[in-house]
Amino acid sequence: MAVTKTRDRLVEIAIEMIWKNSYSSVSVDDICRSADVRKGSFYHYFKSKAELAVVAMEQHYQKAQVDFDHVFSPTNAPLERFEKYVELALNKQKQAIKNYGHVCGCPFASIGSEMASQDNLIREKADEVFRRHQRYYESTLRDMVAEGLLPEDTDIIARAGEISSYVCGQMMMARVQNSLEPLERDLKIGLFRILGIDSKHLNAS
Amino acid sequence: MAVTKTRDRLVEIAIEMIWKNSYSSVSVDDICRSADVRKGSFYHYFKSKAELAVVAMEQHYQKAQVDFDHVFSPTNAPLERFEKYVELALNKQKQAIKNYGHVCGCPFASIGSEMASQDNLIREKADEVFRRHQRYYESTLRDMVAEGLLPEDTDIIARAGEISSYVCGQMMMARVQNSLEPLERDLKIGLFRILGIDSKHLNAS
DNA sequence: GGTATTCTTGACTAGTCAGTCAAGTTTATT
DNA sequence: AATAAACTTGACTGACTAGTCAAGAATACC
Repeated sequence: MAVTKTRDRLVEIAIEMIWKNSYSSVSVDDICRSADVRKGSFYHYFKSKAELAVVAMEQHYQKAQVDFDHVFSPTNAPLERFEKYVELALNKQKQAIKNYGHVCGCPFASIGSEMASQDNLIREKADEVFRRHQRYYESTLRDMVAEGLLPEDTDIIARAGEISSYVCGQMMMARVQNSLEPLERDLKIGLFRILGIDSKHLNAS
Repeated sequence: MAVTKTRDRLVEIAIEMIWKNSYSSVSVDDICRSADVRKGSFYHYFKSKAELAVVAMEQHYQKAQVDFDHVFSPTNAPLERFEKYVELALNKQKQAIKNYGHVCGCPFASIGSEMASQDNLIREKADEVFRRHQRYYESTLRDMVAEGLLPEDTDIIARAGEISSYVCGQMMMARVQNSLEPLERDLKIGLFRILGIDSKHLNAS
């Protein structure tokens, strides 16, 4: 299936609308209306609304990876990576507020949690994205061990899972509170505490 | 409005169905059918589906508080409270699997995240429940300071928020993964790491 | 230029949605 | 026993739902 302008527009608008609201509250008609595409065309490109969601999640993460690759570049010191990652996450949330009018949290967590019991393909895609994302943490943690910032016997996988859960939890809390304050106040400090590092020793930025 | 059998049945069945699936995927008709109540009666007790959800969230948390009060009783040593809390959370999830066929996570996070942008009363109720729940953590952390397990200058509120986010994140991940394994493997260890305590020094249970 | 393929269009199902309402039944009050 | 209030019933909106389909338009291939 070739990538076309119509298809691309559907995918892009879909993830925006679903991230802002929710999977269920955004109808195929809504998406088509926003994209100025008729319904028949929608079902020419996607066999179901759920399939569009899965494609949109994949594409959204792939686009975000460009930023993640930059932030988690091995040319940055390990702690610097986490610092820049926190900044990136905060900026994304601020952008979402500007574009969509409220705190949106993590789209994969929101969609994944909402649809977990209703559509297994959506659940699996969310799960897969989290697993892929966790590899950024794992790699950085290994570099921390190499630099002596963490003990040799650190359980990398478990520690990366902790970071995942913590960050994801903060994002969800921010969405439910509809406020970025706790995120701005606590995310960096909390993340560095999980790493066992007193963030007061780091440069403010 | 008096508490009646009909109203109670609606509230109880609603939270079960919504926790298992999602707010949007459970219709008023579904709830009425399960409760063997006609729709007119539903709207005699609740002015909208959203109002039922808010009532159901409050009632669900109040029922859960009985267990929380027991677990977080000051007669338990602070670390013991957190240990028992992890056990309680795990048991609730196991029960949910048995009753509903899959991992359900935290109902307040799931409903709150799903509805955050669509219904402000539901969002606020979820937020409020999290705030109330966090007081268990705060109180326990203060007792830890008193016992010398944490430094005097510990930021209790911030630390309680970290615990909230971490636990909530783990629950959401479990729902998305539809697996209790990571929860069973990591929740206790991760929680104690946030507390700055090596959980290996504690009794297995 | 002709043909096959891809894409678009708009009308169309058939079912579901939250919520309403008037008439009826039960229960509590006096 | 009479009246009022609380509650139940079932039929009813009107809007929306995901998805279908046949016919037509645009494009690519030969």
